[in-house]
Amino acid sequence: MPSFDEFISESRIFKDRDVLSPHYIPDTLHFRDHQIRELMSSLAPALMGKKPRNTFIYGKTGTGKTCSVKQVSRKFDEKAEGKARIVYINCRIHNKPYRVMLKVAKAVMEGFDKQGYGLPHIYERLLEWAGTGKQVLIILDEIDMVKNLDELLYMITRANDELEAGGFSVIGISNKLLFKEDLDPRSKSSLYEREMVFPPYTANQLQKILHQRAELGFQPGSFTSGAINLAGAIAAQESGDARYALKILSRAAEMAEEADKGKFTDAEVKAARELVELDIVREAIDKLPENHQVVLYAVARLSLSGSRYARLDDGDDGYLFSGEIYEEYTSLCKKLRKPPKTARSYRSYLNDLEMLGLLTCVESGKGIRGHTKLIKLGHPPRELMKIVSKHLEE
DNA sequence: CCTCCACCGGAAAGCCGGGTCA
DNA sequence: TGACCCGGCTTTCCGGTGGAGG
Repeated sequence: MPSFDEFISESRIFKDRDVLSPHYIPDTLHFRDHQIRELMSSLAPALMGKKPRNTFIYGKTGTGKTCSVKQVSRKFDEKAEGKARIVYINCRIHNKPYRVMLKVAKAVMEGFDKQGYGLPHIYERLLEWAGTGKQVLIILDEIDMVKNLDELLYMITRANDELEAGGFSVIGISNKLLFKEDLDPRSKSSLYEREMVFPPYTANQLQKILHQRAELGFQPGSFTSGAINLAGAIAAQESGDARYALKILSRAAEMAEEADKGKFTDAEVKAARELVELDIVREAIDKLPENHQVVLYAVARLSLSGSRYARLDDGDDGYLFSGEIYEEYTSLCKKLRKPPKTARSYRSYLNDLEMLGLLTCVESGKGIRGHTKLIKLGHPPRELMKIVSKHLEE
């Protein structure tokens, strides 16, 4: 008779998987002292009943923006004692003024959980609430995802003008430097009262961070110091992204575990890197709506079945013509018994796919009649087709 | 030099599914 | 139940754009 102990036995590698997850917030955040202090000084006025300045935080992915802000807001909550509230909002989910305000209202006022109220009603209720002298800090993570951000920021400034006491302030977080360009000048100046930058981590810093997590997350003796340093070096070379570094580490650990080894080394880390690259592509594709996937598949098919290619001046070649991809897309749709979307929609899909780095587009230049886009795949076509087709079969 | 090509992408309006309130 | 509200996704409309062709 087998014993359950066999299956619930402790992992030889993992001690605490949560520590390796990107959502984990360590007690001490290395190399962010300066930013954390600055942020705290920025928010401190709210604890004395005054309105803090709006703050904009910029930094690439995996530079500890969200982590630092969350840590600071924890500390803030401990001190606030009902005088002030801090609300964290992920704008990927709450990406419209209405949704943001609704989320704020729900977080701040007990019993406010009905949808279906109009924005003006929510606004009035929030004004009444804050008007009793309370400070509301709204953290907008991935603020560039908010549509009509101008409207939202304007609403907040207007609220502050109407209030005798209390107020609203915004802490915006983004990894896009260019996004402020298409902001209304008035919103720009209000959002950028204070600006903070989170630089990418260097190899040394990443290595120290990874060591810290490894001590907490892995069993003692289950990893070599060299493996950790290698993971840090790879990630630093790519982008200085701590999240990416952690992914490599987790993957390497999983590989060792599956191979029933007691520890992981440089070899596992090197192999894990490849897997993580594919993981990232797969995650991006999984979240894609159906039509985007079909377009991606069309591009992959054409880049295999050597149709017409364009060559650029700098010698870069293998670009496909937008018009031909659209034809391929429509015929694929017919095979799948789905009505194809218009060319205008197709153009938006292309742009979305480019944003995600799944393909590259360039404007056509000399040698090509008319004016069009030339498109190339960002990843090996066979891998992409495998991933997409799995999804398209329902 | 003018016109045509083969597209581009913004704005606005329409449709749909999911929700609330009285 | 009907009148609203919201967000997401489309389609329609339409004014560009830069090189090729004549």
